[in-house]
Amino acid sequence: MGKQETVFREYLRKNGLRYTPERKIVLKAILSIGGHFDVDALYDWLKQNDKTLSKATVYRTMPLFLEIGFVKESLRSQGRAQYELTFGHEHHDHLICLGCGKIIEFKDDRIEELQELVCKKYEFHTIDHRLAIRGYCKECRKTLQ
Amino acid sequence: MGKQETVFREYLRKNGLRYTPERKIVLKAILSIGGHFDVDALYDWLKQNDKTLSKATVYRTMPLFLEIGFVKESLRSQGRAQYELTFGHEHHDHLICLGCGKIIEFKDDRIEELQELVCKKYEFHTIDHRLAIRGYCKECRKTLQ
DNA sequence: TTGCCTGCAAACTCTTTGCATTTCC
DNA sequence: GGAAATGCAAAGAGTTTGCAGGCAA
Repeated sequence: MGKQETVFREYLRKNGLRYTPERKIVLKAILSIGGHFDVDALYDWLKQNDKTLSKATVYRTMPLFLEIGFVKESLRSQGRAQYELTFGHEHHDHLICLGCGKIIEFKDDRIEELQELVCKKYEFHTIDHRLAIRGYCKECRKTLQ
Repeated sequence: MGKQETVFREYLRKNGLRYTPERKIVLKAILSIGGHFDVDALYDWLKQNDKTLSKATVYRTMPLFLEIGFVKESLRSQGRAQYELTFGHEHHDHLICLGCGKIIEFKDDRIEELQELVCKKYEFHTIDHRLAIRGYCKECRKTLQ
């Protein structure tokens, strides 16, 4: 039993919730997929692993992972909720390619510091932030020419 | 006839589209509202100004303003498309208050420069970017205590 | 006159919810 | 045994689309 499973189980127990086979398989799925995904991708993963759940269950499971902090809501694309595994994944920002959809992750400490300064200036208490740069990646730039 | 109207009209003409009373009033609405808005806010503004249009028309008008660059898609909130007037509105980023929903605009040239450096590093061609910092504003911090 | 636009309603997509049944503890 | 979870289907939001009639050019 992985560390995440222990944490999840403990979280459920404390809140009077149950560790069901469905929740177990969804946990396994988000850890396997890693990175970014949406509900459909999760649902498909489950189907391909012979553990088809109803979408309702998948939707009902996500808030648990959000609250426990295993996952966070990422950038919404075309009205679809996107999630991102945070477990063992330190904060980062995104370059989103409009050509191929690829997401490149990066982190720049100086940008982070400057953001803190901005917040200080406005006496704003930060919970989180998202920086997304949209454009065309190296490969797609070649194709476009 | 304002400059925007001329530009819009010319854009429509060039594309074999028509300058209808509905499009005229929607243009007036987005200029009057200014800043950030969603389709509902736009629809309500129209209703309050005795120019009720069908939502379909409002939805069909937005892509025109997007393409012409009068407006850009802003951060999605709870699955609703948000727009932002860009006309006469230079680029800026956002502090979003989770308490009262207020949006504070800011711009930091050093952050912008660092973003450019990141893109250069990945040979990424930027189209645009969004930086949103979520948290609690000065006023809401007081209330929370 | 031509064919783009509009309003209406129906369709669509993503997400949530009510309910009967099952299942964990 | 009793509360909580599941699957199903229906309901809800927000957005898009097909169609018949209306109107700009």
